[in-house]
Parts: sequence; structure tokens; C-alpha cells
Amino acid sequence: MAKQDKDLSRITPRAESYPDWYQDVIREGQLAEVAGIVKGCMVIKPHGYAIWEKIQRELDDRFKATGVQNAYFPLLIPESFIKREAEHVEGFSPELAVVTIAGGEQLEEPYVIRPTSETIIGHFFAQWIQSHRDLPMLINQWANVMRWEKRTRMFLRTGEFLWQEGHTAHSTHEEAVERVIQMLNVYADFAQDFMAMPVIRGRKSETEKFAGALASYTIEAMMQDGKALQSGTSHDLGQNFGKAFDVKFQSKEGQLDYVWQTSWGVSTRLVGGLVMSHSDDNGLVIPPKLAPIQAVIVPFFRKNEAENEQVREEGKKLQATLQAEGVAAVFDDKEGQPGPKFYHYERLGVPLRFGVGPRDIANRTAEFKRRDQAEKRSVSLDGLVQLAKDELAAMQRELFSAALARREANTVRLDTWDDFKGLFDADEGKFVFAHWDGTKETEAKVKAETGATIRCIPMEGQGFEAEPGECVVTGKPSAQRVIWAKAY
RNA sequence: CGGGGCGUAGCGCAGUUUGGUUAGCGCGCUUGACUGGGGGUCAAGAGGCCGGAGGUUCGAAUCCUCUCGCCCCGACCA
Repeated sequence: MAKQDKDLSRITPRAESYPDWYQDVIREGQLAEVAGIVKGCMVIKPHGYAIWEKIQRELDDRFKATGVQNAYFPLLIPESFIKREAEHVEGFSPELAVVTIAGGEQLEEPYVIRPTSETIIGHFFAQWIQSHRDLPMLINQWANVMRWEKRTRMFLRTGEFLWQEGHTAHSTHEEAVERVIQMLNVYADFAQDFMAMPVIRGRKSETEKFAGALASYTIEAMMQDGKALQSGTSHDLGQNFGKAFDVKFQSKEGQLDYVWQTSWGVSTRLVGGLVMSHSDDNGLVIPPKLAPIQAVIVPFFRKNEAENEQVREEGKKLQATLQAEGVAAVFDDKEGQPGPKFYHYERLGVPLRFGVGPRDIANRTAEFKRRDQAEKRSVSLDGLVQLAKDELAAMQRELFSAALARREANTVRLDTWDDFKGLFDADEGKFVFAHWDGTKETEAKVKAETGATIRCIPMEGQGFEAEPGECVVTGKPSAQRVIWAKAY
């Protein structure tokens, strides 16, 4: 408190400015920084990348469990490929970066730096698939992509970003749709179980769907400011790309037909979702399953070197014991006072912190603090490993419950246009569950007048059951309510 | 792409209106001592072609022209 004038609290409180807070948490949590030298791009720093690696590993396992294999396709795509699917060109043209010179010479046909790989993968699928016996083809690639954005935000929208894109080909539409939903569910489970980020699964409206898809499905999460974050998508591509790239197979009956394709992806945007789901005014908060460091042990040194040596030994022992039990623990015995270390690890989002000093060694205790709780307490050294495991599990659960409770508290059913417009005019971050007549025109009107868009048409079984009614804008018949919100 | 703001030490800024010679401050950093249970104290240091180019001038961080870049707010997007 007395140190306020020393520029020590460098995180803008959320209440003051949510965008500034977001940037501050990323900086202080050492996740990433703006590259500066390359427009719209960022450097993902080791701590941020470690989180991405945990996301990757977990998702990769889950993909493979469904029979998907990894592969890799070229970064550069012949420009003509992008143009083959009409909606696809239209959707992506504005944000393409194009290579026109290579090896010092003008290229005959420019290359596009991939914004996504449906086209180039379509090309190879055409070569790899002849028979129904080659299907289903289940491929995923971990890659970087580039979409030239007018306005960028760290992790949420950058010129270049990392992601995975799954691409599958099937002999029937039913099977393809099944895969689309299956992968959507993989994403939803991952987000909720691993990232403690509650999501709503649903279908995108025509306006919001992927360029070139028959239908798009999404998981939508609510950030702390009540805005929606599209956190993962899964697309039913129908036969659109099959036709554009001549991906045909011969069926059991000997008929030639175009394959039915899907694509699905999540990106480093998830890291942005992580920040805005759990973090507080003291910095990052990472759910235990996602945390590269799950526990830190901070020693309390004094001037007595013999005592310090004991503290050091106890700290190392504690770290080893935790690691042996699968807890990613760090013992920070660097020079320096404990206070600054506390702040440091707090801002990194480390879930558990243990403090050990001479006093503790005498009493066989440790000071304990959980990142998502305000109080410290003294715990016994003997039961400490079990306590760590229990607390990690509890924190994972509680972060999810808190996020879910927040979403529920900020989701409202509205039935009149006055209420609807009034709410968004007041700039309230809410999910509004309201009826829609199903037309683009209504959607466009709402967007123009309130800034809110249809985040998704929720699927069954999530507490947003379909019920007929009247459109909140036009009063025309509506088959079901949809989720409206302002979005990132 | 429109509107606004900003480029001076690693970070945050002052100085620019009213040119003036060694360009300042806070934090951070280095070294040492004292310390040590939530950003401690003292001392000594290191660190700048003031975003870039051109011009005006005896003299430019400061004035003029051009340029590059970044951030914020809006229209388009994982």
C-alpha cells in the first residue's frame, strides 16, 4: 500500500479498463509480447508457449483416440486453389498475404500463405482417395496460419497464429456430420474439463458460418466482461470442396461420388480465453491441469547460513516429493526476498504456493496459499503432498463452477425488443437467450443497432432447450431461442 | 479503411508551446553491505545517434516537410 507510487502494481484493475487489464495480465504473466517489428504479430514467450504445449498434447491425445492421424501440408498454397470454391474465396480474399517473388524472380502464379488448408488438403485427398475403402480419411495438422487482420489483439486475433486443423473425408453425409459433432464434443469436453472454461455448443447462423461450409458448429465461452469468445469450430463442408477439388471415390455399388468432408480447429486463441476466464486483478490464474508450473516452493531465508541450508534441503525435498507424485513443482531458491517472489508467481498464475522457513521446519509446517483464494494457512509438512493433490483438484473444479456461475448469472431470456436493445445500449456484457425468425435480415438489423450477433443456435441438452415463440425483433414465428451477445 | 493518441534508457514518463551547449525522473538492472514470514534500507554504478530521412538555423528532442511504426475507438474476422 505504501508503495503505490513506485509503479509496482502494474496490472490495471478490470473495473478500470478491461482491455488494458487483459494486455497487462499477458505481459506480467509472461505469455507473449507484441512483435512490433512485424505488423499484427506476436512473440509467444516460454511461459505462454508451455501452456500452448499442454493444450496441444492433451488435444492431440484426444484426437488420436478417435482415430485421427497427424500430417503436414505446405505453408504456401497456389493462389488458384483458393479461388476454386466460390464462398471460400469471397470469405478469405480480404485477409490473404500473397507471395509474388521467390528466388529473386517474379512467380508465374503467386502463392498464398495459408489462411487455412481446406484447398491444398482437398488437392491431396483427391490423389489419396479412390475407393470407399480409403474412407474415412482422418487427418489433422498442427500448423501456423496467416490472416491479415485490420485490428489485432494478443492471442484473440493476430496476423499469424498457431492452431490445429482437422480434415476428414467420408463416404456419406451422415458419417461426416457425426464426425463434426464428435469433434465439437471433443472440444467442449477439453475446454470444460481441462481449461475449466464452460462452453455452449451450437450451430452458427448462415452469416457466421465458415466460408465454404454447409454448416458450422461452435463452442462459445463467456469471458469475464460478458462478451462471447468463439473458442473452437467444427464444420460440415458437405461436398463443396470435394467438388472443387474433384475428390471422388467409388462406392461398394461401383458408383462414383464426391466425398463428404469436415474440418475443425482450435487455435492459440484459447490462451486468450484462458486469461479472460479465470484471471484476476493480481494477474494470471491458470487451472491446475493446464498450468506448466502447478506448485512453487518459496524459501524464507535469514542471516543464519546454517538455518538457510536446512531450509534449502527441506525445499528441495519437498519439490522432489511433489514431482514424484506428478505435481509440476518448482523450488525457487534464488537470492532475494520472498515478497517479490510471491508477486512473481502470482502473476504467472501458479496454482499453489508453499512457503518454508526456519519457523516451519521447527514446527513441521509450511505456509500455504492457493492462487484463487485470498487467505494463507499453515499446513503440516507431512500430509503436504496429498494436500497439494487435493487442492489442485479442488481448484480445477471450483474455477469451472465459478465460471459457470458467472455465465449463468449473466445470461438472460428476453422477449421484447425494448429490453433487448436497452440491454445492449447499456453495454452490458450478457448472453441474451431470445427468439429469432431465422433470417439474415433480422440478424443484420440487430448487429447494426446493438452490436450483438448470434453466437450460436444451442444444441439440445445444455439447458437451452428449443421452444417455439416469436422473434424478439420482428414478431414473426421462431422455432427456438438463440444466444445473442457481443463477441471478441 | 475512417476517427483519436503516441514514438526520448529494458519499462513507464517529463522536457517540445517560448530552439541554447553535460537530456532528466521513477521503476527495473549491475556490484557491495545491512536485511529477510507480501514489492525492505543504504551506497556506488551501467545504460540514449530523443522512431527514420530531408530541411530551416551559428545551434534542433524542440520548428517545417516527408516517411515508418505502434496503441486505442469504430466498419470486416479463428
